[in-house]
Amino acid sequence: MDEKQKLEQLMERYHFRDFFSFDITPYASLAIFEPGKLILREGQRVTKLYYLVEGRAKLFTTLKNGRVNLFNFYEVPSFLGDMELIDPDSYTKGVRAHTRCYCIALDLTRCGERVLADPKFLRTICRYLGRKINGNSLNSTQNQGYPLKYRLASYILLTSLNGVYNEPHTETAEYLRVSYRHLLYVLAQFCRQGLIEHGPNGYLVRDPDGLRALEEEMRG
Amino acid sequence: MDEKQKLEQLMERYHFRDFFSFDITPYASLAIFEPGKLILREGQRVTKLYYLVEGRAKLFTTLKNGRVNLFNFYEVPSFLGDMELIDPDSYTKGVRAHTRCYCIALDLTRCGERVLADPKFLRTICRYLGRKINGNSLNSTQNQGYPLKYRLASYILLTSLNGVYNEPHTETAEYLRVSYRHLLYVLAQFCRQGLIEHGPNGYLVRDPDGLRALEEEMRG
DNA sequence: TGCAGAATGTGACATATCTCATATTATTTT
DNA sequence: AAAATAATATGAGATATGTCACATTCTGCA
Repeated sequence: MDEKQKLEQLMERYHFRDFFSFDITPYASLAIFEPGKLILREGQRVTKLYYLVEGRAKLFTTLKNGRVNLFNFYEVPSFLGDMELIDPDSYTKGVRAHTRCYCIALDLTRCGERVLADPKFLRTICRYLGRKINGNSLNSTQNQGYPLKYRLASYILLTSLNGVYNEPHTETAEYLRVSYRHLLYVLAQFCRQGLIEHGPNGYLVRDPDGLRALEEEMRG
Repeated sequence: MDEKQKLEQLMERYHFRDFFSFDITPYASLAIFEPGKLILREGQRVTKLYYLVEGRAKLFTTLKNGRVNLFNFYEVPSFLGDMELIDPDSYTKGVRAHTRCYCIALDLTRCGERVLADPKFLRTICRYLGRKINGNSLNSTQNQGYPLKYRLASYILLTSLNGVYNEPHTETAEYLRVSYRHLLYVLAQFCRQGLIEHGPNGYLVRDPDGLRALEEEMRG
């Protein structure tokens, strides 16, 4: 299947054309990002609006000391660059592909003004942001307050690729709001329980069902 | 000063007319809510959009068992009922005045369709929601991870009226995501330290500067 | 090559927070 | 008024998490 067909398929699947009161087709293209590639560059003006339709991406900023501050994960479907579009003064956070990402891309240099004047599109964004607020508050509500054990199980499942968890501990510790020390304690505990195994290229996920059971205990 | 003048003054202060591409004046009125009064009724269709310009309000839902689930505080300026306007299917959360609240009210039965078709207004709401998302994530980022001591100090300052803190402990404990037991521990500790004093009608704020010092330690 | 700074690991101990048990008042319901 | 229910309180002991001190890689860079 060539790119044109793939784009068509994805626009269909997510009813992307229904977001606009005019034909968006001429402005839309397919963008593919391999794992680890930058989708949005930090602090830089955004010229494309992306709609993430396959894959998972990370939202982050970089601190002065070079440390990465992980904010959140984008799941499908999500707009990337929406904040910058509607609020050009805001600081652009970085977005990096975690798995391979497929995005429907809008060239804002050509249709930026038009979409910003389109009530149908603006209502779509409003609804999207509104639901994100509810989702966020639900999410942080649920995550917060549970012991690390449960949140880490969920995080390992979220971030592991091909059965291997290999995120930098400093980043994970910050994201999950626990001390580096405690993170290692719980990782060691998971190893002892046979949930994961400490290999040379990260931690091997030995018992995904066990991890899922922990995750369930938290969410349900 | 009569209501009309007050409304005029508040519209000026917050540049309320600039949110719209048409003259909103004929649809706007002033709404005043005394402390404890309901501003938005839970689960009920919203017929007015409020813009909170003075006072502080609580966003909540009520669980089946009657317990109140406090979600957040609205500070000025904030839209109330914006979610329901842009996403009519969403469940309406309750909003209750904490202090006396002044709101600019829009009668949606008369101008609902018109504002939803106004790109200028929709961009305003988008920007507002976008900033709220950033603010929320910043807020929950900051609050989370700090020991209760600091968060409670901040919460007491936020909710105390006339130097008296008198929120129900169950509600506070849930909102701050700690056990009831631990909340009482820390309150007792505050009493011992002379920060607050346990009177018959709630806790008297004895040393607001001491509480502020704790709050500062967390935020900055 | 070698050094400086990260990232990784581990131990000992302190603190924050939770769970459970149990009493005592308020408040609501019958 | 009695009974049921929720809110307030307090203690004891368990668990989760943090702080500090330190050793060991790894990695970019002079």
